Amino acid sequence: MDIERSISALNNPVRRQILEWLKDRSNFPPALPGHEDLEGVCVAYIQEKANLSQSTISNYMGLLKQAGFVNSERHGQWTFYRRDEEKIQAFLTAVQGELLKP
Amino acid sequence: MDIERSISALNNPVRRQILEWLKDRSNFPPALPGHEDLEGVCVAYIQEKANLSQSTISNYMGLLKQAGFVNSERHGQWTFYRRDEEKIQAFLTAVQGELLKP
DNA sequence: TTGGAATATCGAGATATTTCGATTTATGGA
DNA sequence: TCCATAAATCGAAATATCTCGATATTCCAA
Repeated sequence: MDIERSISALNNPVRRQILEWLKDRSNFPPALPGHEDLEGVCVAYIQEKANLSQSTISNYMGLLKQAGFVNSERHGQWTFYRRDEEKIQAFLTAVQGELLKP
Repeated sequence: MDIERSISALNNPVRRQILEWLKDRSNFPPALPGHEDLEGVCVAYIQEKANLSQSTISNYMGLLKQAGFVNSERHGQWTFYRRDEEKIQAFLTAVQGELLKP
């Protein structure tokens, strides 16, 4: 739980927006054929919704992943990203612990 | 509650450290004579502890104040800063609301 | 009213972040 | 095998943040 890295990752409105979108798979187009069972979302879908370049979104997802907020799973040529609810919760607990008076 | 501004203010280890120090008045030298009743801490004390320049700390305290994490009270030539526990709590609630799945 | 002390503001150089397009690295299918 | 597609990485320009010293402001005390 690197709080420094996590706060940096959150310090950007688009990255926070992506985390919100990922709360609900239906914020994105339907799953690709043969990948209906996957909860994750591919980079191209996120890119389309965020309206930023492919390389920027790939970079953003890397930062969110390093921060622990998302996991990735590669299936063939696609990388599917999904939220890591446990790590998100752990981050919130850590920030509370740091910010709140004992 | 400007979450953008608050996260930016937290996106710096020294500013987070200052918020921690301010949890307990005894992290700093005793109150100046005639100001024993004040909970806050003057800029000079914070500067000494953080070991950064006066202007940097003044700037930092301004950012923390804009973010709502601290209040300031001017008494004569001194500005006393102290944590705003309610706003800190409000920020934590807001971040939770934004990060956590409903 | 003048001098000094505490803080705030200004301007600037160094460093970090944002974001892009171009390139590289997988992978799957014809 | 070769091509096309998805994603990652690279290099760079634009912008933002960090941090300082110098200066301005405010206030108290002599």
